[in-house]
Amino acid sequence: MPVTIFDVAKEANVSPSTVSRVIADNPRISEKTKRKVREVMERLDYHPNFQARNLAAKSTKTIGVIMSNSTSLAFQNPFFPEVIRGICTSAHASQYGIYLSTGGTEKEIYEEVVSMVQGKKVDGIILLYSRVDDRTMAYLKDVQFPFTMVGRPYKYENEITYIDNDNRKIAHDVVDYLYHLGHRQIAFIGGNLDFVVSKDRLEGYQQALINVGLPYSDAYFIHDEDFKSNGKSRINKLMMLDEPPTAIVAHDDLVAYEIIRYLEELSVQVPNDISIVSFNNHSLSAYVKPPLTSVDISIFELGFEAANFLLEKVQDSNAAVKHHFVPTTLVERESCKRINIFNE
Amino acid sequence: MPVTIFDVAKEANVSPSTVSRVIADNPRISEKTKRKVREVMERLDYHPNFQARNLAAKSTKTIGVIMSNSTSLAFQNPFFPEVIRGICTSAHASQYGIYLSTGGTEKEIYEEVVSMVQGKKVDGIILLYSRVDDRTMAYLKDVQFPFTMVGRPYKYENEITYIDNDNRKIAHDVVDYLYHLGHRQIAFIGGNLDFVVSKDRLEGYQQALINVGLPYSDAYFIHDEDFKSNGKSRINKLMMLDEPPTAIVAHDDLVAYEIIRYLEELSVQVPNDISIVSFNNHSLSAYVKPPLTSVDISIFELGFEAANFLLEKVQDSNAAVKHHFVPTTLVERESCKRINIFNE
DNA sequence: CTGAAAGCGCTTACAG
DNA sequence: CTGAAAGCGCTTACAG
Repeated sequence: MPVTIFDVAKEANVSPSTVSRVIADNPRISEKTKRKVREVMERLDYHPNFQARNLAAKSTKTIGVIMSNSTSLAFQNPFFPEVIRGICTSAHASQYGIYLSTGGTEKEIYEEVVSMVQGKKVDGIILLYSRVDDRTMAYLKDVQFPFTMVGRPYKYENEITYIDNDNRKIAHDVVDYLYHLGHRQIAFIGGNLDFVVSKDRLEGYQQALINVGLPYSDAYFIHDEDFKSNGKSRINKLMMLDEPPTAIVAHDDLVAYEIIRYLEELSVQVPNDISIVSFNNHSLSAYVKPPLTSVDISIFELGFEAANFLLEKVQDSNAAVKHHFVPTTLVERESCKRINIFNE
Repeated sequence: MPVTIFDVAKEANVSPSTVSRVIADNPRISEKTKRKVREVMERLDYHPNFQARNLAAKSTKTIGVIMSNSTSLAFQNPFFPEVIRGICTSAHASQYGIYLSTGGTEKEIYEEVVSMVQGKKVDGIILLYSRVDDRTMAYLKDVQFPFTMVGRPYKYENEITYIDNDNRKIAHDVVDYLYHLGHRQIAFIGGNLDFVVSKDRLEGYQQALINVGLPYSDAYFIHDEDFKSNGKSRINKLMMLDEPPTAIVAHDDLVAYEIIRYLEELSVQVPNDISIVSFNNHSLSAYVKPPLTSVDISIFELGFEAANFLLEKVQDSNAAVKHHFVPTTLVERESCKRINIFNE
């Protein structure tokens, strides 16, 4: 019973083809006809059927957004809404919609992506993560389906369009920052190393140590899983070291606050006894005590540019491969302190 | 060039109709034929085209999720990923996908919903909010399109299927909780009153006051917009009252922490000088100082049940109207303190 | 500038 | 249990 292009055509005394062209605002249709047809469309409250249009035009005007739900929820919390907002802002401007997929396991994600691609559900895909040896990414690359990643790809970096922060650099910068505050014992609490973001930050940390001539020690590095299952005792152990750290770099603000809580139980005060700096700059981090020094990673931008890049590829299948690092800012608050050291 | 039902049919020596029935796992097809056809589908790597299937079958197997982005970002942060996770979990189980829409203005949301409905983009819609006098909701109700709300509707409560917390009750309970700790001066920092959730919580607060025989005073109520533009001076004013509150109920944990910061600047300590309790129980609230007493609203459940209800309606157009309040729990942490009062 | 016709890739009565 | 045919509601060469 819904009103179709035929109803409009009949009412307007034109052919369905003409109505279709009016919808597409085809320049070959006279303004007069357009006006007439539009008036009828309005009057009959006509809305084009997307399924039919997509089938005929072989495009869906929607982009698929894939999130890994293995990324810890903690990380998703602030990230997800912002990145989606960025994507939507760009997609909206080009009249694209968003098809969202949150697989459970990696396998489920893979299968859903395959069915999105093969089933022609979407015109392009944004991967909201970059993991090591990701078959979903490999698949997309193999079949040459338009896609974009938020996160530096682990492999084929030069063949894949992506957007990211320069995580190696920001980790490096953060260590430099602490170094210039006088810190020489700097620990690192990292993220899940299945994700490139975590690898990059660890690498930046290590490289910075080398650059300033500090030794890297495994005793100063706590692993994501380790921290999750055993956080409290790992922090205890860290602080019991002969040379305990005077500063900690944490992978995420949530992790930083968890650390701070454990430190408190040991009567170690931030920033007086130990400095801490982390990444991602959650909305709460400005308010709670101590206000956290954290790297703002411009999540909105990340999503916005990912969508822009994708749309370029969708509209021009041989658009050049692009990378872009969106700028970050170290937001200094009150979790770090300058310390005096004799050798400076 | 994609492989279609015809290619499969030819290869398997059956008709396209039969292939279609095998895809739908129609019981009238013999197991033998099914096996043969499935083997061919596998071999040719056949995947059904969704657009075509949807067009012919007049169903899309996707549900639309509408979020208001006027809800302050603060509120969305923890809410959004969890509620989506709940929706996806349910949708996935029934092989449904998610089409996400985040309009800018209310008008944009309305228009996108109309085009989703009329354009047959989705089989049903979940409104992730309930606002006062919402034309989007009114439209959905008018055209009798299957939809569900996360949030109690402002009007037509008995005609609309929704899921929510019992916000009046939890606000009431929270006031009771403070009352039993000895508090008699209880202030309320509310949310945006365009949303029913805020109205309900305010109402619960007021009702609880009445029930325990405490007066309601406008001086103890700070309005969302007021707080956003003027938070610090409003809190100052509140504390300068002849009878300043001994306890505050805050609309959200983020708001609570902002309040705590302003209080600190006034050298008012939580919980020693003033108690504070809030709603929504963010993931950070367990970690930061002071750990916040907050009502956990079971966000995952909210999303999960909303999707369940919707799917029922989609599959059975005259399914009964349903409401359900998902249970909440007051998570006691360290932001509230018992005080002694003479009249107890 | 406009129309008749074929086609997008499925589903589903209808018939046997 | 299976097939031939019509149809879902559009778009787009092709023709004029």
